[in-house]
Amino acid sequence: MISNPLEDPFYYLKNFQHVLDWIAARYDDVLSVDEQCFITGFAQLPVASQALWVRMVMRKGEHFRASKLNYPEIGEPSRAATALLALGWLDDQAPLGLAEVFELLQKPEILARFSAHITRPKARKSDWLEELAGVFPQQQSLGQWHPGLGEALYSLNHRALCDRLRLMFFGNLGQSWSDLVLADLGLFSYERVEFSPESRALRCRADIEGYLHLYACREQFELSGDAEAVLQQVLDYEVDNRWLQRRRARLLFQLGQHLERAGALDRALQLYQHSQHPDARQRSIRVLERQEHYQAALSLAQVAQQGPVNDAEHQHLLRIIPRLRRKLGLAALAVVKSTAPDRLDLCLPRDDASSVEQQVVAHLHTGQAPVHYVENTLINGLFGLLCWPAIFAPLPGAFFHPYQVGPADLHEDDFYHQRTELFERCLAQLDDGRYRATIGETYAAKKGLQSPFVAWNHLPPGLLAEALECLPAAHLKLWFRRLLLDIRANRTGMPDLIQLYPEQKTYRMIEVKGPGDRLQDNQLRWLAFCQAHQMPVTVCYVQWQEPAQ
DNA sequence: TGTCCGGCAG
DNA sequence: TTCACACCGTCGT
DNA sequence: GACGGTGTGTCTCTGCCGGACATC
Ligand SMILES: [Mn+2]
Ligand SMILES: [Mn+2]
Repeated sequence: MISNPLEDPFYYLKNFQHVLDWIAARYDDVLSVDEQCFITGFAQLPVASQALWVRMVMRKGEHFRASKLNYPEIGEPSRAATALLALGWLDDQAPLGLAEVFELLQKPEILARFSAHITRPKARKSDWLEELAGVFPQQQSLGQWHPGLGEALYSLNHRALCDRLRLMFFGNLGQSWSDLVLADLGLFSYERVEFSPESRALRCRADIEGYLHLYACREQFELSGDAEAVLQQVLDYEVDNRWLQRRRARLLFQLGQHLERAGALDRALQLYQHSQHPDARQRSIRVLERQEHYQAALSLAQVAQQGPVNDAEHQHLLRIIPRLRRKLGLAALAVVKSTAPDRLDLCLPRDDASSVEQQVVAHLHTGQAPVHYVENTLINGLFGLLCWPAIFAPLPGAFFHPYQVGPADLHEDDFYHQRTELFERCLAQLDDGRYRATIGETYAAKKGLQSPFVAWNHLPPGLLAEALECLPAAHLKLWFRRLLLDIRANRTGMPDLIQLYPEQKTYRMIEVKGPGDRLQDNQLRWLAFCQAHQMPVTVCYVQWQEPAQ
């Protein structure tokens, strides 16, 4: 705990300074001149100026009206701003476009200032802006836009620099400054994992810049919806870091999907072919098919069949190859028919108040055989509890700050291989019955801590105890090993419900399908896995008693 | 005047 | 800071 | 049946507030 936010009105400043110190202590060799200047300059500012700066950094946007910077612990914003203006960290004459002015001014203020040009006083703000945009193309300060306003505007420079510092600390831009106070307040707790004092999120300057580059490209794409504009920048970005390679591949894939939807098939294909995303190749095949390049599609599909990246691709190939062969006039191949899973048909009264899954729970639930709506949470949760020490093992590079939900390399191919012995030690407990006690103890000891696998609020103690009674260790082991084979792909698709029979020490899983719903690919794969290992799983098809009106 | 939403604080 | 899933429409056989 | 697009509930808190907008 860095400080008690309940009694220190400057808690946010303490946290920010803590991060600056952290970065200064670990990133000395990669800090740029402007970053070093910022860190040393910040320390020399008056407290009120530091505090105002941090408040503004933590808020959204670039421009802030003085009247919106009311902080009792800071006092008069104009006083606090003085030193920041002198350094050029804040601006009070920033040129604004009309759109920015519209965001800052309230509707009545806009009406008062622009009444001469507003033809429809009852219209929406956005309509006014459209109307006036052509009339007022200029960029000028708020004072020039609205001389009568009589209020200062402070504009934050160096937002990008602060994002860079945030990235260095967290190793991502998804977490933010407020994570620290949320942890202090106990709203989020994180497992404590030892790491060396020199541990840091990013190895080198190039990684920092690379992350920011991809992030900026994604932002531009999402803001503009224009994939063409960023595509070349992403294609040209070369990187040797596997983590950044994955981020690049993912962005290329998403750009490709966008272009594919827009009908730009050639471009989409180009992006898919440059992406290492696990789904990229199957999308390539599909695009070739849509372009009626059946021979090329089939060739690529056959290459894929020699070494599918995962089960999902294999599954996709089983569908697309026969289709392509048909289109090419080739002989049909023998089809391997999979046996249909156990089937249960129900006819229930329609009730729009609750989901179909919950209705099946209500229908099947008995005192002797309780049914729980768990989807992925039960098996993932049990896995997370048994393998807790392996998942949170202090491997070099896996943990580097105290606010991590899981290890940084969780989705790397070699996540398991880097921890083989640790995982085997956990899984071995399934052979001799120790796992029950271990899972129970971990549950008690770690309850509430953030985990990539355990959703505590979906795993009440009663369910855990019952599940441990009813699920055979051999099945747990098979599930966990499957999970470890490909965490990303195999952590989803598990059946909706589980019914436990404590007296018989058995169970069955139930995937619910309402009218019009059908099994998804990942659900089919999970069903096939369960069937292959003689695990009890049923697909429950629900019809409504009264016909839909 | 009521509702809804996004931003903000801790 | 989405993601996993359900639901619905279409196409083609 | 295959496929793709869209909607939904949930995520990582909870409560408060200002402001836009709809409706009357
Ligand atoms: Mn489901
Ligand atoms: Mn279902």
